[in-house]
Amino acid sequence: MEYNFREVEKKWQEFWKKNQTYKVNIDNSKPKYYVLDMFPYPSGAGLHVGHPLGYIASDIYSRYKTHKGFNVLHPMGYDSFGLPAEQYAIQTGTHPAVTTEKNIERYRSQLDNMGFSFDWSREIRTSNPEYYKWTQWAFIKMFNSYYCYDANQARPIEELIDCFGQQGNKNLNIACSEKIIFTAGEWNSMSEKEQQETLMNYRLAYLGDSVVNWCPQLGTVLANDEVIDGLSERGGYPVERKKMKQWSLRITAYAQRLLDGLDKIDWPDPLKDIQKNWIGRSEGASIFFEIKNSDKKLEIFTTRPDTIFGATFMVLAPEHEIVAGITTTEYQKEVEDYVCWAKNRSEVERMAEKKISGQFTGAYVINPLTGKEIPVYIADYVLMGYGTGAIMAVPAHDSRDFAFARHFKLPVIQVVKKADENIIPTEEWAESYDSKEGIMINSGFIDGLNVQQAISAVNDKIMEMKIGERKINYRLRDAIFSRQRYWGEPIPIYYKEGIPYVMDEKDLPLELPEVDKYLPTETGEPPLARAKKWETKDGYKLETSTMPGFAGSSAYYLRYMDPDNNSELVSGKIVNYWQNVDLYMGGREHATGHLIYSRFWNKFLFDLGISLNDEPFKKLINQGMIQGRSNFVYRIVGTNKFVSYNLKSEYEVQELHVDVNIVDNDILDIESFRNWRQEFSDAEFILEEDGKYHCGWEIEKMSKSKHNVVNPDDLIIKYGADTLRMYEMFLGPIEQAKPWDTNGIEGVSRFIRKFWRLYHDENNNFDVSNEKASPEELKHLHNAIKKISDDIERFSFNTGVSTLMICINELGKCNKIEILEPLAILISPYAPHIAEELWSLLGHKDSITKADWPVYNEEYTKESNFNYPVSFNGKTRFMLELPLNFDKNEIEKAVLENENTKKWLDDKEVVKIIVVPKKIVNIVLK
RNA sequence: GCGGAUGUGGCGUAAUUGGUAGCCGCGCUAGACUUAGGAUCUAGUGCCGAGAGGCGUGGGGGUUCGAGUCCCUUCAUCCGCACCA
Repeated sequence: MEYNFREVEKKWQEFWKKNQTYKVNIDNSKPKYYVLDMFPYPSGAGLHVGHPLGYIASDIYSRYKTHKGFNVLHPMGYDSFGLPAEQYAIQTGTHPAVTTEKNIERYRSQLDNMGFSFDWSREIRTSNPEYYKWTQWAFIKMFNSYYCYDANQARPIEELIDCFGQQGNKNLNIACSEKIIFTAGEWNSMSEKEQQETLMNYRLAYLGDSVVNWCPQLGTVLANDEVIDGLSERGGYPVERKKMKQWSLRITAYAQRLLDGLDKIDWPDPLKDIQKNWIGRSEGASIFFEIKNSDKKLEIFTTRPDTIFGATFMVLAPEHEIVAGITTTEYQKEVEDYVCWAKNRSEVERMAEKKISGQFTGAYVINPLTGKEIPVYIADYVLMGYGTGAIMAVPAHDSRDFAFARHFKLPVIQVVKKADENIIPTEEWAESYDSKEGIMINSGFIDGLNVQQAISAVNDKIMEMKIGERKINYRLRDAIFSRQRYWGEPIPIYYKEGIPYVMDEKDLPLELPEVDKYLPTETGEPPLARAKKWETKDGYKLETSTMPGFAGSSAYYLRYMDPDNNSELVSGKIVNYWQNVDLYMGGREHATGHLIYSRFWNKFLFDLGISLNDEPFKKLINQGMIQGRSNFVYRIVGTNKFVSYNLKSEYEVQELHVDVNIVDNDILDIESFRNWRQEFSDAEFILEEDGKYHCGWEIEKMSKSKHNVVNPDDLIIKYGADTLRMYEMFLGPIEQAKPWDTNGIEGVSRFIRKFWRLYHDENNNFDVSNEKASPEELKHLHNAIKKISDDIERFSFNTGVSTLMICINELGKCNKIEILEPLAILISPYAPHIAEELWSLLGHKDSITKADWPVYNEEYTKESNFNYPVSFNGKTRFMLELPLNFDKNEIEKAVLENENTKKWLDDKEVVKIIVVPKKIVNIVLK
């Protein structure tokens, strides 16, 4: 009889549920620790083997921290708004809530099977009105806030209204969509509508015209991070750029804080780099150029003000508002044609063919430093959304400008040269010189300066001339917040005479209405417009778009602290105890989505005084993606004969995916294969010498169509949850992407059974001894305590599993209580069920989670003390006192003459002596 | 183009952070016990070589008594951003 994991796991899962073992409450006598997993979207496919990887790791860490005396908050919930349920609803008419409920049930049972220590009493679901009430509440707060750069925080909009009424907005340093200056008088004479429109320019949640990613197939707009290579992330449909009135969040106001905050948190560097890149800070200058024959000025942004003497033309984005105004009649038609052409080009087209195109407008500007006239072009390589949508082109020192100049045969003037190089005429250049190394030439008053000095000198000059200033630009864009979808949080906005107003907090939640169909209306309005009565109690029309996926997931970690609070997002007392997340576990794919948005959202709540920390997640670990490992069989073309992998070169074969679940260690289960599909029922096989059919394999994405999806439930049935947990950790470093490969799980399964046999006899009777443990046994145990503790602290769970295996191997059949008790605790983060069973067999009434982590005692593991040699990896190691400047050639003599070693070396033949530091000498014996 | 990561046996990996490269596991080989073995146990397993020995951490170079680890260079694979001025 062997370890019956089915019985044991069931028993303890029920025990944990019944006793609410993992429920936590505020406990001021203990330090807190908050471990959070990114909550899943409950999809119809259920969990595959890759999903729990992060959950297992965080569970190990939570259990470890609990043993270490921390009060650990480890909650779980569901990000239950989302597109798949809605699309399923469109196809079948099933309400997304029904689908979602069903999927959640399945997720829950899968998660329960793994033995996680979640406190389920705190479960949240983003689609639950009691939850999304607070998502809507935060939106209202954003609508009622503006961002003040002087205070560097969000402030109530009332403050701004007062200020406008008293002094206008001239001297305010605040975030806005568009710089429009007005006086107090002008403000006071505005109509209600005009005032509201003006305020939109400053609100942190605002309705504005923005160029958005519109996906016609999905019938909705998408955020930048939801568009990949010009296609929608979900579904892969083409996306167009379109100007639409949309709700947006002014995340750009927080750009610098989002950047600075990265230095304060313990996140993986690659992830920080992705965010830095996404925020994209660049320092430069904005400079105004006078337009010839016009009183208007053209503002450009450049990071290379030093090259202004080399500017030979200007380029505007085709959508630039000034274009129509400056175009001369002569070029009007060509310009209009070009603008029209550029507008209709899709993102995909633009990416596919980066063809040089552009059009002269007939207009000229005056270079403020040279006084020269410069022609103005429009071209789609200049983007309206960045900087001012206008550039000064310096073809000699910018590769894009260079390509444009060559294409349109425009002059190229060199203004920077490498210190010790001869000047080659620019006509002969094959490419531009973009480097910031060099000295200025052809540049008037900055000639001879290096680039850095020149940038500074030009900046000073334009300030002095009042034609520009130093400026910092960010690549980050405001987050589009409207989605033309049904299954999301309704936006708590109503319209009165066409003006949007925010709902009163008291009237939240604004619940999702019932609709007859989940499609947009015939007139193209979002699905919410189908609701019978979508209006406030006073009869005002409600906003019909809903919030995007990231809304509900942006502040959920705060809600877990106080999930049932009806009057606040989270109570001050409670957030004061739990603070913020100590460890956040989740995938890197959220770097430019959820992880930016929730940092922003938290900073906003921090400004309101709700969150007590500027950053929500102190430490973050990215678990690596689990890829699929597909298996193949090889059918001889035109037959139903299959040839084994190593013989396939002799035939003309067709490669077919085979279900990995009927393949074991790349050996095909022929019977199962015949039963797998009707068409294979009479398949024949050409086997290899060993009489087996070997399959080929390849690493691919885990997907149904490739038949490489491995379901954790199947593995749990076969091997048990503890084995699966340990095996997923054993697979490799947690942060590394790796293919799933079930080959090898046997080893872990063997280990679990071996562990069981340590304290059971042949008849499966519990068999432990009270005998004192030997020094050797204690040494193995204490080595394990030290190593496993270290490994967990540094999230090296794979080596942790190895250490446990080594320890069990070395203890052989030691069944002494003195060893088994601490061993059970050491193993419990990884394999909680078997550990709990052992703990109870040892006579403990309480759950093993209440046990203290064993204390490492150095005494037991001290190396030899010069007294006897220690065998290590089959070699013998001594410690010797050696003089600091010993002569290498003398070592052998020193070793052989040392009294301690001499008596051990008597009749043994020394093969090699190697000296390593710390006064250790390795002697290899024959 | 810019930014980042990785490269060690047949495979997944380890190496106390500059100190005996290959721990642990898979796979493989041989043996034991078995009616049987996809159970269990024992031994072996980096490569070349009969052996002594030699060679080995993607390639080349360097620093060092000593390099998988540090520096330079190069190749390969993967990921992020991408006409961002």
